[in-house]
This record gives sequence, C-alpha cells and structure tokens, in this order.
Amino acid sequence: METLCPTSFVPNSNWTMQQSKSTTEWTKEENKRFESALAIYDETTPNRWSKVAEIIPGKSVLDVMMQYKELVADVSDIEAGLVPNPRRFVSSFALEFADHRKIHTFSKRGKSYDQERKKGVPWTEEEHRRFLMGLEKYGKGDWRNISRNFVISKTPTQVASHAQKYYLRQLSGEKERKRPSIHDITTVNLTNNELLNNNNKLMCEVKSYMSPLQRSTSPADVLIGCWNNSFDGDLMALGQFV
DNA sequence: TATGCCTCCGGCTACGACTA
DNA sequence: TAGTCGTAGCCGGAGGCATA
Repeated sequence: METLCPTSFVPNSNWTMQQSKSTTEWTKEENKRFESALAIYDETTPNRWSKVAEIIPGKSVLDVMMQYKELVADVSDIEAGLVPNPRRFVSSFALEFADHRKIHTFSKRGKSYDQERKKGVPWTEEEHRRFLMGLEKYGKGDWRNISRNFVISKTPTQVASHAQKYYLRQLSGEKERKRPSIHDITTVNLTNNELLNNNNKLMCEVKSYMSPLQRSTSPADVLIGCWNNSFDGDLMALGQFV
C-alpha cells in the first residue's frame, strides 16, 4: 500500500499565498495573452506553465503561476458573491471559469443542472493526494475547505462522496479487497513516499528561484499554493530560471 | 482467443440531520 | 430558512472469470 505523510513537509504556516505575490505588474495586454494561452494549453498540457510563459514576453513561469493563483482567487470571490467588483482585472475568462465551476455544483433535492445523470469524472491520483493533504489540514468533515483549497477541481459534495468511499475502503479488510484502488493510497506513514522526495526537490528549486525578500515566505507555502492551483509538474520548469 | 456474464469499484444523487 | 454535512443507494464502467 502506498502511503504518504503530508505533515512531514507542510510547514506550521498560516497556509496562505498572500505573501507570495508576483513581483511584476500585469498589463491588460499581458492578461489577454495570459487568457489566450490558458485556452490553448489546457490542464492536461505537459509543462503547461512553461508554455504559457513563452507566450507572454517578460513573464517567468513563476509569474504566470502566481497570476493563475490570483485568477482563481477572483473566481472564488465571484462564486461567493463576496466581491461585486473583484479586486483587480477580472476577465470574461474568469467569469466563464466561475460558470464552469458552478455547473459542477448541484441544487438541493434532485434538481441538477443537467437533468440526465452525469457521467462520473474519475479522480486522478494527484487529486486523491491533495484530498489526503486537505484531510490532514482540515480534518474529516470540512469538505468545503478541502474543496476550496486543495482539490479545487471538485465540489464539496464530490469530496464528501469521495471521502465516503475512501473510509469504506479503509474499513474493509485487506483480504476483502479484490482489486487495487486509488483509495489504497493513505496518509499513514512515511516510507515509500515518492511524493515527499519530489516535493523536497521542488521546494529547493522554488527557494532558489525566490528573491531574497520572498524567501521570508516559506517555499513550502509557495509550493503548496502552486499545488492548489494545478501547477503540477510545471514547478520542475523553474529549474531553468535558477 | 473471443465472448459474455458477473462482480467490484467509484462517482452521482437524494434526502435526513444539523447548525448558524 | 438556507447552507452544509453524512450517508444510503443507484448506476455505469472496467476488470475478472468461465466457457465455447
């Protein structure tokens, strides 16, 4: 059984990316290029952020990652209805993104946006890992925060449902398990933790790249903040800027 | 080897309970 | 009262297995 231990690298921080702002200002034109790039290179694109950065002269991989982080924050504000006029340039793309996420939430008592039953979207291993991280951070039951801060691609309902199956899986004895499952990945212990090694490596790279001022922020905060916004794999690309 | 049936897994939905 | 969580059950899909 593969296991991982999030607390081994998650710092005792306030768990925010607030301090880790991009060091450069973004013009309207740059934002437009940024949105176009996001449309061209979707989430499945390898080294997505490297490619996005190439499209925007003067912007680094970290810059575009931070910009994406802020875009997602805007979307969250829009979704929550907290901010009538989002704090910075909010594009139609952000609004579309918000609509897209809204489609994945369901109204109560059986009235879904789609009348037909949705085809299940399988959880990826990465999403499950983040789910486990969120579980460690917020504990069982706080699906809203886990969804918002760790598995942003899933709604709280989906997270809760996933958790239900996860706990059922844990309760079933190993002998009863006929087939391997993503739920076999747990948070129990440290050994065989490829993820830990990967993240230690990434944190070193991030720290190397950060300016002296930024280094007052834990690189783990940067890494986790990036994680929260689907920057999978692209942090590796930071190495070229070090 | 191909095919079809069976079983298991896991995402989705509905609904009751709880709380602010 | 609305929002959120917990959970039972439904359902589709994939893998396992038996049989021709």
